[in-house]
Amino acid sequence: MKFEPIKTEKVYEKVIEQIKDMIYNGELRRGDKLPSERALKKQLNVSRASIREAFSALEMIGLIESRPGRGTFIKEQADKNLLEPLSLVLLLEDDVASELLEVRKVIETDCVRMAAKRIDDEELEFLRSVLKKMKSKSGFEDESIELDRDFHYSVARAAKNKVLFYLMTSIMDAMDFHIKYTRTKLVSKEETMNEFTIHHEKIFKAIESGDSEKAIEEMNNHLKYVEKLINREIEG
Amino acid sequence: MKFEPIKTEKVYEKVIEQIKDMIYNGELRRGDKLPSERALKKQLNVSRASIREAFSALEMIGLIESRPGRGTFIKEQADKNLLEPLSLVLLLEDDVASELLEVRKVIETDCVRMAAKRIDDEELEFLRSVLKKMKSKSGFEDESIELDRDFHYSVARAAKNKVLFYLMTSIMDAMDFHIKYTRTKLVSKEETMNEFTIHHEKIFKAIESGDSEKAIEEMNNHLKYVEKLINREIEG
DNA sequence: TAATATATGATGGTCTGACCATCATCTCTC
DNA sequence: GAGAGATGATGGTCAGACCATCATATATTA
Repeated sequence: MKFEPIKTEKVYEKVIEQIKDMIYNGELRRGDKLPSERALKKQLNVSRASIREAFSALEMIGLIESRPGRGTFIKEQADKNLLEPLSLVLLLEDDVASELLEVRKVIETDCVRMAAKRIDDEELEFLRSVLKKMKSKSGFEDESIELDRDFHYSVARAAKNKVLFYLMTSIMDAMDFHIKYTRTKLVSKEETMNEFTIHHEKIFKAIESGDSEKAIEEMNNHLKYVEKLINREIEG
Repeated sequence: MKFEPIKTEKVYEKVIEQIKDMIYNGELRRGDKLPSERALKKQLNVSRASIREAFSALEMIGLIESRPGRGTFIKEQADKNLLEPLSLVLLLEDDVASELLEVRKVIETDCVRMAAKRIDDEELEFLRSVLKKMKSKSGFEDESIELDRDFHYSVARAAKNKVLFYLMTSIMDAMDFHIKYTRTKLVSKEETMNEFTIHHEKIFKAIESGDSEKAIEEMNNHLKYVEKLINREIEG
């Protein structure tokens, strides 16, 4: 005998299901306005509370956005921290920092390989400008972190694969969350930043010349260096 | 002049923030019971509706689980479809199927490389049993899909990196969602399944002998084959 | 006494109705 | 015609109610 598990789907889950379907069918697109909560309440014959529970869940994952007085809309652009949920769940895992770094290594290796093949002039120019700023302004914590992030994100973007880009940014975010204190300490050292800048330049040169293998090598060097610093910081 | 954006954080977001902090501080762990909605309502001095909006969001991302009559708990095990949110947001993107496949290729390549180095006897035995079943039972749609999934998931698990495993399963889920009809068609052909089984065996042998390079090669062959099938199916 | 049946209370799930702040729009006034 | 003010729609929040489910305590029964 085989019993089917009885799933008592909650009302707000059914609401989500319907919205999901509408997106899947193309009835809802980026920037579209959803019916108002009160309108949906009538259409779906449920309470406004259930609608709002569905909306808050969808807002959390970055699919929709509610603007008071205006309405609720499908997000125009996916957030950077699209996978903040992932970071949260990772909080429950032990020993996740080292795993994150390992994943970042493999993902970013892929990014840089693809970027070397696919980057266009505009993105090259942007990377160049980031590098320039890095060289001139070493020292200020916040800005240094921003520039470092810019560099790596831009490389990921140049890989021309949105899914990979999402993953990459999410991993970075999750790492930041897990080692935030460590990271700040690291990047605030001028010596470290100088070393970073040298690495970044090497990576950039390899990408610029379309040399995937070289780019991978330089990226691996860089990330090994990062790993070493993090471990030294954590353990010592 | 630089203005700070005024963020009017909603109540339910503040609730989430507090729970997040408690997890970060280790006050909440796997399986722990959260205070009841009515208790939280008093403690945080907000309405039950706001608590429930927060909970539904956290439940959506797989962090908590509400059991009627019992209470609300931090999830014991992270769901497989941890990144269903990702799948949803990807629905808004165009041309995402090919990108997903590309990402799956790079992720799974990494998985198989690491698996070849880290797999233990138990997992080897499980993979063996999956292969055995595949050989004996080719034909039934649902079961074939299950076995295929089992194989790839097990390889990912053997890589001994939970984050990578989450990503891998999520990519697979997202792919399934985007090409579900195609997938069913593919796997239902006996010829395809036989080919798959041969590929899987080669991959398994490479992993078994700890040969990363060989494993990567065989996995790439397999995924190229999959890609070819999908494109043929999609394009006509 | 021990097993069973029942009642109680706590919990999540849902609904209703209300009030507020924000925003777009219409309308009135000058 | 331009600006000011009123109006209505919208999301944000709250309070209170009722239900089904479940664990526990209590009462009943063998």
